[in-house]
Amino acid sequence: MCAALNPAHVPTDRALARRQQVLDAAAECFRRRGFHGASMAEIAKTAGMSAGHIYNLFENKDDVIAAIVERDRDEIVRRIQETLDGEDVMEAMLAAVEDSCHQPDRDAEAALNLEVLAEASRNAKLARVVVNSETVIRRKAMLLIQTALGPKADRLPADDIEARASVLAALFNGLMVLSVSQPDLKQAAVSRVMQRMMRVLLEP
Amino acid sequence: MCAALNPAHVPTDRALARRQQVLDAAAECFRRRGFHGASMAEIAKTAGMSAGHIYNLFENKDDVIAAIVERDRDEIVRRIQETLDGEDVMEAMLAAVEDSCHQPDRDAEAALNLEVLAEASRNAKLARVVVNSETVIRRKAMLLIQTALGPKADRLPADDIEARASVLAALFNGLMVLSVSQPDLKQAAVSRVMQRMMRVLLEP
Amino acid sequence: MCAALNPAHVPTDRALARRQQVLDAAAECFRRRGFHGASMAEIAKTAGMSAGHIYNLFENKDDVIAAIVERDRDEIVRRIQETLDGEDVMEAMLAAVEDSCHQPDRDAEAALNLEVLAEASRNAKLARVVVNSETVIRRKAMLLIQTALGPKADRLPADDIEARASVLAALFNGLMVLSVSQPDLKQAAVSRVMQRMMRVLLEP
Amino acid sequence: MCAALNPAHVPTDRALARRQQVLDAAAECFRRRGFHGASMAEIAKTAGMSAGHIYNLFENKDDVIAAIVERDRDEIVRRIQETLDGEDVMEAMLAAVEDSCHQPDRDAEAALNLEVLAEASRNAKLARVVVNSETVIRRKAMLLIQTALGPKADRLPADDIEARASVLAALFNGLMVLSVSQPDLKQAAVSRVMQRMMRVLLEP
DNA sequence: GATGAATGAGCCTTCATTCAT
DNA sequence: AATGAATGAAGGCTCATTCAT
Repeated sequence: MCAALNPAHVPTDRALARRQQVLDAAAECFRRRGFHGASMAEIAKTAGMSAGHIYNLFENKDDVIAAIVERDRDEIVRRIQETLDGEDVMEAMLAAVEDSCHQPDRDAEAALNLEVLAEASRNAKLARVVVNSETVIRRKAMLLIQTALGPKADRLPADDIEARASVLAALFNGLMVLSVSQPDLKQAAVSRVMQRMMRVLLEP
Repeated sequence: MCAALNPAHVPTDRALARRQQVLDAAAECFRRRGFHGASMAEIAKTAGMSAGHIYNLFENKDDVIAAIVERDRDEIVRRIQETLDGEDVMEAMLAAVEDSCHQPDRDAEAALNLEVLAEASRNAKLARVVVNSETVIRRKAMLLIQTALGPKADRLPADDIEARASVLAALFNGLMVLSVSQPDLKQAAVSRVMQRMMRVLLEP
Repeated sequence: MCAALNPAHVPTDRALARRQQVLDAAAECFRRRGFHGASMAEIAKTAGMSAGHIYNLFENKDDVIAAIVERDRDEIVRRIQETLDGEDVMEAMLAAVEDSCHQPDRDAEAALNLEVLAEASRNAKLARVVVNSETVIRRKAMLLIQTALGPKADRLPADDIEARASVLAALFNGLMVLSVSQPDLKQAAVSRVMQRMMRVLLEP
Repeated sequence: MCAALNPAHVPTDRALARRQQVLDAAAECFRRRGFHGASMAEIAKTAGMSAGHIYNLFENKDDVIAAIVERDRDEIVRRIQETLDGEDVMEAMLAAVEDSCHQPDRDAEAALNLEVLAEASRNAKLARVVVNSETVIRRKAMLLIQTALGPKADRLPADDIEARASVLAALFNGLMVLSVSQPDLKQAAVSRVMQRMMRVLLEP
């Protein structure tokens, strides 16, 4: 409220709330129209503010999508932690696979993620954010894999655990791609095969 | 040679060659700058012709990327056929996985594929082309899987074979995503885990 | 003044003034170069603003010419009303005919009107605007004709009054065409014949 | 056939026939899409020849529309001559008015004529062609008016006859404009009023 | 904090016209 | 005579971004 109490660049609570509004709006617009297809004007309208004001909250359009990536990362990390906190990790992962195959709004998620990845493959700044996010997620996933493996995990080299985490990510990302390339997926059968993969990945 | 045998819309050899020029140029530009980032002017310049002339060869920009997708599909189908024609399918697939993990220009490939998928997730016409292409590829991949499974394949339901093909595609696509999200991939270790997945997929 | 009283799409005074600037500029450019010949860039430059900004004030180029048509309509209706408010309608109409034959900038007017009509004959949206405008004008002209006819007007069928209004419009429009097809018009003689027509039209 | 027998610039019969093909095609295209809306490619296709070849028959696009104007002029002159050759000029003119009000493809004719006039109002070369055509037509129409007036015509000044011809043209052109600005014209009533005008014009 | 007017660069696409064959 | 490949200029329109208020 008072500038003197609020050193430069430290956003106020109000600003943080406004940022969330923008991120919600932007995520929706990017999903619907893609990163390039969604205009700042459209995002602003969806967020209920003027286009100009977004530039008080974010550096530019890239900065907005970067913030979305980071928010998504936090959500994923939170979900992995939940799994870790649960009783049966393997059970939870199989359920996650099942979910991923069936959830009906996979397409919208996929659209946004693909947009981010495509953009990241030629936007260095966004690439950095994506890589960092994935690193954080992978580290968390490694914990999960070790938990699933149980005591035997200790006998495996660290590289092997990390590789399993990478392939775990690849499987989920591959599933995401399928939602575009094969919209009429035989969900039940694919879910079964995917669960098979998951078991192999989480067992020594 | 004879006009009567060459109805209006059958492209001449020259036109076909020019189309290839455009596709080569466009693939390169899309890789470098993305679908929206690459301008028709840039593509034309790369292809060594005027921007206007591209519109004598293709309906519009979408048509260009669609043709790229179809050309890539043919190349993939050709490679699968080669594998089928070879001696040991399993061996070939493990080598393909190994290759996929190491090949240094994975990034460029990935950039283009992600661009296509992202665009397809909100461009109905391109989506149709992508889905059709993937269907053709999947059908071919099912043959490959059946060959790998050998006589036991007959005991498995068709849906299971198709699901394996879907997951096969997911694995390769997931690997492609990794080239963006994890550029410092531990290639050797990942290759090992991926090969493990492949074996499970191709054995009953 | 109060935002609550000024919903999103109600243009501000400033916006209205800017729109007038654009209409003035566009009318001039259309006259000089025709609807297709005049570029938005040229209009923008003439109006003293950027081309992009015109699209904050108008939907597109069609919308600009439609607005011109509506503004012209209002001006014509106003002039008819003035005539109705005057003492001697017949006298005023004869003077209007005289004016139409002599006024030296008839050509510029004609160029714009012909442009509008030509465009309207194959642009459905503009056609609707033109037809509506002409309907409003004709209704007003019918009042004028009834006034000129005096009490005897009541004995005439409504269709006859409307037909006279239509022919009245046809005469003025025909005169406009002459300014293109016969620039060396014998103005005095034509004026005399036209006034004859007018008298026939306005007398029972 | 043999160039030696065919001095420069004198078109062969074949060339004349090809020109007619182009004019037919162009008239149709201009009617449908307007002068600017119709592309040379479209005209060529409609005429059943290549776009390039049109440039062997006509100087450019303007030249094509100019030729259409001249062909139309000849047709109109021919029709006036027919009327002159008939028994009762007045009767014929009243019938012509009736026709003009009812003929259902008035719109297509109007579209083309308006296009020509609009273009002529800012294309000097086409303007010259239009003005010349109208002059020829008017001269012919003056004959017609004198015939209708009978012996009393001799007492009228030449300017008066010409002015009547001008207004005659204005009436028909005005009717043409109505087909755009008032498509739901009350044809019967308008026809009656128009015939009244015609009678006044053709009687002393 | 918040607005929205304003810009200017750039993009896809079209088209009249030319020219080698 | 005839084709159609090829060009290059231009045009309508969009949009991220800035800035005065």
